Amino acid sequence: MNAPDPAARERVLDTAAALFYEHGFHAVGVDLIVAQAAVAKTTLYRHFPSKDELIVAYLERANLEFWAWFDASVDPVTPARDQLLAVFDAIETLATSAACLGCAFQVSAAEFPDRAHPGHATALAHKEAVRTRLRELAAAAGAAHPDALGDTLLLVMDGAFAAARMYGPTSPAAHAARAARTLIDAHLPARRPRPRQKPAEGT
Amino acid sequence: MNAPDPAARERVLDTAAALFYEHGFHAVGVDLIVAQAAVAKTTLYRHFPSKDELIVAYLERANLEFWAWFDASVDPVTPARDQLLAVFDAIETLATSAACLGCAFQVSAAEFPDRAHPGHATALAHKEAVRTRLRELAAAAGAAHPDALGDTLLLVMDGAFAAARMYGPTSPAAHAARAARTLIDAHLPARRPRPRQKPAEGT
DNA sequence: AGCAAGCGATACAGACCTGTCTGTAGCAGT
DNA sequence: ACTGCTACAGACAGGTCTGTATCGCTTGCT
Repeated sequence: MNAPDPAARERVLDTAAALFYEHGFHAVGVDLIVAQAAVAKTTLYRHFPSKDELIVAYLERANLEFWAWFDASVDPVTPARDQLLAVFDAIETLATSAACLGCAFQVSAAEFPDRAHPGHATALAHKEAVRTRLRELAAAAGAAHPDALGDTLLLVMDGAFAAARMYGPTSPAAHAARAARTLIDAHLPARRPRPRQKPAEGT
Repeated sequence: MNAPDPAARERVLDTAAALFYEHGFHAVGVDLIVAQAAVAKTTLYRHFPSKDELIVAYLERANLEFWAWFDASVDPVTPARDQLLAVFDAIETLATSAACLGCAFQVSAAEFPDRAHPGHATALAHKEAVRTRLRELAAAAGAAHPDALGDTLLLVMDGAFAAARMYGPTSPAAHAARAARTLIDAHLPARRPRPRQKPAEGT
């Protein structure tokens, strides 16, 4: 065996991901990770030079999984408005499921308030990407103020995930989809009568 | 001096509050607190039997301060709808201020995912009280589905605070007030014509 | 005056933390 | 067979964590 074993790396990352998500970053030590992954500590430190880099690797994989989930929840051939509605249906379903313990990136920002910390920076980059995607969908849907609508929807999304971690499966997140629909409708030109009508503005 | 010195207790609590809020709970040790409060460790442990109880004391004081801020942001003689709007104006102002590092109770839930942990339980009790208050205001405003409106507004509020910790002063939280207004208007009977009209429902 | 108690300072116990080091075993290529 | 790399196992270093114990010193009450 002359090359690094990808299975060992995956086992470490899988174990770390589950423990970090369930208990947080500070509460989980590398000793626990190596014990639960049935891996030597040297192996962990060969693949991940430090705990911080393991945290970043976990967040980056969570980011990829998020986008896979996001893309799977929308049908890209449907109108953008329907895609937005589908995303928030999926968010509500996820945030009210027993497996959901909130947003890993919110937890990272909570535990690493310093924005220079790699854990916070990685989380912020993810959130910024989500924000951009929502704004793009809002623009494609014809929102009068797409940036405002995108940001507003991001608030609802983060509120739903915060509620999930705070409350568990039965939480105010059960209203996320309808809240998003209300906000989307308010930002879009009236579908029936006038072809162009600004809702007012949205700072 | 035969009685406990309330000044020492306050100094500990003030210092702990600032450090917990800025750096999180796990990241701040009692040694740092006693050093910064210029207090002996024995004094800290006389007033607070454990770090967990100090955390709870901090959260309970933050809860009181939250309600003082909340009550100061609304004029109780104005209509309930105006009170809701005023609250979310205040939330937006707070969440986009440089001093705001997010919601201490969200941080507590993030760092103590176990809902049996006193830190999480205290945070959840606070959030539940806010939820109830918002629902009451929604009912007083005449919302067709006050619980739905109250929960929806809680999502916006928590989203704004999550954004504040993630982004800092310039964040999507800048849209919290208008988002709240849109949601409130959608849940309230039309102000002009019919005196009673259900918007549709709200799960 | 004397006593009880809070206070500061400091040392300490025992556990845990991250990260390193040592040593052994196994596989691949030469 | 020899070399080079990886993995496992476990001890270890140096620091930090919570919480306790032991000192005097000060202060208010009786």
